[in-house]
Amino acid sequence: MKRTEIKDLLERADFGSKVNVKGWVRTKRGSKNVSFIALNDGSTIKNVQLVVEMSPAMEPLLEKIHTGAALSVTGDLTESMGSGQKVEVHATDIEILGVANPNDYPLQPKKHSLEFLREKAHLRYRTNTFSAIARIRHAMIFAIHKFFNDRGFYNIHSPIITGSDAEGAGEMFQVTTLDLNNIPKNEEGKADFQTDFFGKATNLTVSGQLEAELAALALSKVYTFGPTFRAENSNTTRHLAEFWMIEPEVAFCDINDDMDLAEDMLKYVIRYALDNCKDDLEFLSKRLLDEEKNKKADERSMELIEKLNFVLDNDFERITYTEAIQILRNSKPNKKKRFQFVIDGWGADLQSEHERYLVEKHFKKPVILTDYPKEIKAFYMKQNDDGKTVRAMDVLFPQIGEIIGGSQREEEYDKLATRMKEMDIPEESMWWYLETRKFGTVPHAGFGLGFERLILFLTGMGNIRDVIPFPRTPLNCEF
RNA sequence: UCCUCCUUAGCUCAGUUGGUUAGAGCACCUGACUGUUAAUCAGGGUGUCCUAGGUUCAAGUCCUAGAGGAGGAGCCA
Repeated sequence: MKRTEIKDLLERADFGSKVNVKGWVRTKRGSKNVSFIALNDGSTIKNVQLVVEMSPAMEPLLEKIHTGAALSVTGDLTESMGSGQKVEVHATDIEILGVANPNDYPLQPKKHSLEFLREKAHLRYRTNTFSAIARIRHAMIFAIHKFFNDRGFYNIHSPIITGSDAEGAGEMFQVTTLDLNNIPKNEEGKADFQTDFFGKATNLTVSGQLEAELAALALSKVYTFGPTFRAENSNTTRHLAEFWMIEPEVAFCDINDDMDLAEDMLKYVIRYALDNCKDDLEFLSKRLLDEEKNKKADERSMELIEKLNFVLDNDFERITYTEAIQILRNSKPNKKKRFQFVIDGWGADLQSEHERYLVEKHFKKPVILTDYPKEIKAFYMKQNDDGKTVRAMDVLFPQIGEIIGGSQREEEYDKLATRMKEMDIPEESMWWYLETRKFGTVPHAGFGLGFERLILFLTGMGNIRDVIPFPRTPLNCEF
């Protein structure tokens, strides 16, 4: 008999029909005459209730059914007599596809800590929290592609292995087929990459931006959505060594268009989540309330769905770095020296505490900071006429901090080449990038969105390791 | 990489100023119950108190080192 997915089954009202459901047992409970099994198949966060009347045939089966077991159940779709659900399935035939020995199966019908589940990442999909996150994550992947496709963008597969070591976005993972126990050396006594697979030193990409720029300067509107690797020894709730990044790049576009695009995209995908992931968001909202119930009222975060609507209903605040410094310099925590790093002059990079003050205390909504000092930003950013600042734009979100980093790009050959020299970027390995400024250069802009940071915000989770299935962080590459 | 905190039963956690045989809930097993909603009720046994040293008459508790984990900072998305 053809399987009905639980998501569809719960919408049906053709009571009396024979149905088949397959899934994994969440809980089993019961009395002498009747047992109830909550079955989940991942199609929705909701379970279907199986009702099993005790009989000589059923009894030995029920003894083998515990939390975690996989079942195929055929029975009658029935209007539920209980109060927790509208429909249920009265089982007439149960096949145990896979048992789960309760002495060994680590998941119980109770609350587990996120840390415990992180160590059971192969099984944590079977929990409400992680299945909800997985479904929302999928919806966001789809929504991002839809957003760009609907606006005429082309998706670009930027390379994962790169021969350029000048992307300037952090420490890189080396890619090599050399025998690490017997590394061939050149005359200088260093590793001889000429004998390596590509004949040169190669790494995993830290950004698809430079390649996206090449594509944008022909296709006008492109975006990448791929894995990104940073070998930084970062141990925080918002950094991963392997994460996914969305990087749109648009020709004939300045920093203001870039900010509009970033704000439109974020609002579009948040709206998409509210429209398509209601059950999962409601569950995660309750989870968050429960997790924070012991916190003081002023330390609790805004209710999840309210927070998402709040972002939709408000324009992001757009201010320059210089204006931000003014605000921070005059702020209470700065005057009372409550910041760990007191703001006293122009030019210093903003610390997390400053960004959080601007977003969470001063403006109380997402903030886009622009026009940073050129010294603290990357070489490729468009230089302003003041000679001091560049057209960078960072989108800051509450709790998450920087969710997007972007800029208008320097399209003038001379200015770009000069800046590269100043910052010791080797021109010879970047000749292809510079050539785009030699031949038909145009103003263009783009940004990078950290996908997992978006999912953190949408799900209300606190640790980025819980919004990617198999997190890679320093000293952790299990699974 | 730096700072702070944590590690006790399969899971979540309690364990007093160092003092007898280390506890609870859940899970599991047995029994009760005519429909439950993380069912309920009664009973059952479960420990390398992270590891290695040390102090002490006595260490889960104090000290040192190490391992693992978490939070914050930096780097950034």
